[in-house]
Amino acid sequence: MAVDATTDQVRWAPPRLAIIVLPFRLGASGLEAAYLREPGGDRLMSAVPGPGEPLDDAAQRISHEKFGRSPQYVEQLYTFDSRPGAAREVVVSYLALFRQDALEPSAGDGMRWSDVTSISLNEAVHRDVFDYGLMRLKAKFGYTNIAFHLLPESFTLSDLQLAYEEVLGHPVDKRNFRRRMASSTILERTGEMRRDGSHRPAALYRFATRDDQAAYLTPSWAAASLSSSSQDDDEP
Amino acid sequence: MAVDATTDQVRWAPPRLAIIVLPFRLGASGLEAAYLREPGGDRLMSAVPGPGEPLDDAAQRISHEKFGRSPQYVEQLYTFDSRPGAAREVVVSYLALFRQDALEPSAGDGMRWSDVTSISLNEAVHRDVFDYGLMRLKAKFGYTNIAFHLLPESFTLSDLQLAYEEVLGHPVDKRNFRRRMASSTILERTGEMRRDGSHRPAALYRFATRDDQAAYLTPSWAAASLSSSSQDDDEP
DNA sequence: TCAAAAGTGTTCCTTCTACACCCATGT
DNA sequence: ACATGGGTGTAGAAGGAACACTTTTGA
Repeated sequence: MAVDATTDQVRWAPPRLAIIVLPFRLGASGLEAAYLREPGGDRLMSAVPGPGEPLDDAAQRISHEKFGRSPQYVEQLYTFDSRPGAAREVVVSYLALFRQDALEPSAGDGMRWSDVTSISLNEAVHRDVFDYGLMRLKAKFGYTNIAFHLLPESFTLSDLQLAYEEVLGHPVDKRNFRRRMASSTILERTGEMRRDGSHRPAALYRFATRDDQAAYLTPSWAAASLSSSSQDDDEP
Repeated sequence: MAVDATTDQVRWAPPRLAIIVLPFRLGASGLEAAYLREPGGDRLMSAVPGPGEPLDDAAQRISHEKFGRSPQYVEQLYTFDSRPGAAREVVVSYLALFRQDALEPSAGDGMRWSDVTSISLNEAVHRDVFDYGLMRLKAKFGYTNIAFHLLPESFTLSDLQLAYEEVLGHPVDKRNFRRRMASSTILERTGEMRRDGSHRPAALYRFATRDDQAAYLTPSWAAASLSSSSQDDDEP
């Protein structure tokens, strides 16, 4: 509930305002989130927005500060507040997606990337943000092109399929997946090939549109993943 | 201005915090929203949460105060903040659904219900909330059982179909609609009939579950409605 | 007997799913 | 020549869309 346990206690009767950012990437161990390993327990990254700084900008900024690189995609998740009784604290949470080629955090910050299945956060609000963000990410994989923001500029269809499998948490049929991608208009071939092993080279693709809203994909094949965690809304 | 919550000692000018609630009902003219007619222009209802009062409770409370009745359903929409430059104001917005049998607002409050197509709000944030809320409501009609919260305890299939048509903004095939409802498990017959004209009486139904999360319906037949207004996120 | 809404099936088409083999390459 | 991942088609099932007439009642 207290987002910033380390700083001042009830200083303001007026609300304290903080943002929490939940960063994801596709790393070696699949879908990974970044968190802060601290003496008191694991936490997500949080910040107090500057005066006059829009919340969305603050989410962008703190991501940049921690990782030296802006996320590919930032989206507001939900606004939590403190449990009744405590001094009010309002926490606006954000999802941030990074590409695989995102830099490692500087060690001094204590940020760690870990597989989403092996993160256990200490404070309730942080857990809520994590659970909800993960659910929402999975849901959006089912019906938007949000996957793009986790992949580098160009990639193979196998890369893309793997991204889906890692996020959705279940395997996807190769031929059906490729047909679906082909019949959507969101991919185009770069013309390049990638040779990276003792096997046939793979065609490289890029996304044909920068538009996040556009290009919805079909839902049902992702359904198995929606039965995960907490919260209300949207998502699907 | 780069400030990190974990090390932050700076005292910012405290943010102002408000909630805005966007109430919907199905009235005589179809889908209606309630707003406040004021000298300066039309506004949505808003409030400052009491100290220690959770945001969700505040949304519930203000609805009750204005309408003398709690909404059937309340959902957080999005959190906006003031445009850069101005003193910070954080606005957490909510959607509230009322049944047809919701009371009229007391006249003194200046609240009016109007068809959603004929409301034009004055302030930018209010317009944002309205546009986003309406889009989200439409989207959710496509894939959840949220419609239930706009209807009375028991209703006919024609009532329900009409609700869908009014919210989605397009007609729906009667036989397909009824088949879909029948094959879902969310409705059950009350056993009662309603006779209300010189025609065959209609069977009454109620919703079989109180669970909002459950019972997703099929998506594609609602698709035409998604091309409406503004904002990011979710919802389709 | 007429008007008005309730109720009911079928056909077509599109989309999803399941499934197995050949291809190009590096070692 | 073999191991490795890249790439391809088809048949059956399920679900969505379009469409028109009969039933029950009150006036």
